[in-house]
Amino acid sequence: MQTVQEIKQLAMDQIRQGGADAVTLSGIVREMSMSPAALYRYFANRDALLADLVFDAYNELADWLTGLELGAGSAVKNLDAVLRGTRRWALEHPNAYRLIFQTTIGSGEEFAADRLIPAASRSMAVIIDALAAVTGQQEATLVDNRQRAEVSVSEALRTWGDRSGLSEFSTGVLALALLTWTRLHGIISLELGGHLTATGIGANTLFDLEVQAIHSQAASLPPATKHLSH
Amino acid sequence: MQTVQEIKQLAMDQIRQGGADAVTLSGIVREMSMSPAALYRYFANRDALLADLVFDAYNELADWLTGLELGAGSAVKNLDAVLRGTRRWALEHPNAYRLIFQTTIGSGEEFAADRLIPAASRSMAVIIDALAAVTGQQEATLVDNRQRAEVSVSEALRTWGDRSGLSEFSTGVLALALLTWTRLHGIISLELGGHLTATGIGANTLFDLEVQAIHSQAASLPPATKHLSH
DNA sequence: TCACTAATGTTAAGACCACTAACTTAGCGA
DNA sequence: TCGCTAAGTTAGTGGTCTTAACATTAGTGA
Repeated sequence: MQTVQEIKQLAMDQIRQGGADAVTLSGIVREMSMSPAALYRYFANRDALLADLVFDAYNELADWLTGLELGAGSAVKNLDAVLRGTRRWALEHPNAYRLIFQTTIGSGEEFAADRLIPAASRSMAVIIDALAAVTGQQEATLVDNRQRAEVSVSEALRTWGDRSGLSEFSTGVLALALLTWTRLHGIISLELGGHLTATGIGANTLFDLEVQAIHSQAASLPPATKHLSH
Repeated sequence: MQTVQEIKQLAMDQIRQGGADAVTLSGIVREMSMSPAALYRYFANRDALLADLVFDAYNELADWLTGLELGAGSAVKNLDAVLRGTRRWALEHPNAYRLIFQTTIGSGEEFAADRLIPAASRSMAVIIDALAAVTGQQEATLVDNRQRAEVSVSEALRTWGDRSGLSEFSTGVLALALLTWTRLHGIISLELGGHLTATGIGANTLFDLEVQAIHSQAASLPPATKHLSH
């Protein structure tokens, strides 16, 4: 079990330096003074090792988000911290981020369902909590538009929410949480790929704009009835 | 030159089937009944070939967007067509999309500036046009919030706009265009990675929600003064 | 016509890489 | 002591990119 940890540790080092492509079993065993074949006692093949690393990385993100120091400031500040924290983690661990969100490594049917989805839900829960705490702090200018959409998607959201232990949140919060999640990753992934440099406007300021839009949309939601604790 | 085309053609076939990782020079020359070394007459190495393919793929997306049949319907319908068209292209060419937006292949300093940025600008221009045509169709509920942000970022946007031949657009339109771009890719990249399946709510409906939010934000912008042609 | 050149190949080889089969070795429980 | 299992080994197969040196061909200027 300790050997497994050492293998993963070395593989993660390779990822940090050169991304998933840079992971080579030869390099790992060279570092461990082991014969190449020995590695197959611990992982079925290279892909299995990478899948494990995807799982670990996903959980590290979730841990980081869960461990954010919240509660001290206002709900608005907390939401800000969560949004910016997600981006910060990605910028500090670009190759780990790419491993999770820009590869198809862990996409195997049952692997994803059993291991990846829980990790994803943990991250999402942090965002949902932060969003719900901000709702209803401003008159609901956007509600009209959104409610029209909710009619068609409310069932799906309700199903997802109930199945994920999120029954206490309105479909409006759930919908905005999903959009927040995709918007975050939109900026982050383009930023990491260098696709925003052409615009001259830095990713920083663009991110500020998006954060502001999310705040504004959250504030215009009807107030959350429960779970306003933090 | 025709040989170059054949090489790229075969490489693109490999990408379509298995992504960038599946591109192997051996496989290409095998298909062409050539010796492996001959390939280096046409490309410096494997990365140079891939960089060329990134460039081609990016331009194909731009061509596709530019070639969309617009103008027949209303401005709102046109914006819809552009947004949904982007996603459709990605879903129909998932591996080409990943090649562009989820690899760091063409990130070489001068290569990106000289070849990739023009292609990116072409795609972006389509979106900006469609957005500008929709502005001012509703009272400006969101302007207050955005204008506060514009103060801090307006210079950057102005610089970018002027340098890219987009002087006629307001910074509001430019900002929303950038956010639209990142939001599109946020949903698309998570969808392609299978990261939205956990939510139960389909990517389709989530995309609808985002499109609606973009429409709504565009409508609340001050009317565009020029370039209202289509 | 003839030598020179450029384009376009080739063969051969080096240095990696993932992975497999077969064998060894050490420890441990019955 | 016997047999089982965990954790290694060596040796080898077949795949990969890439380079160096050599071969062929077509065209071109003198």
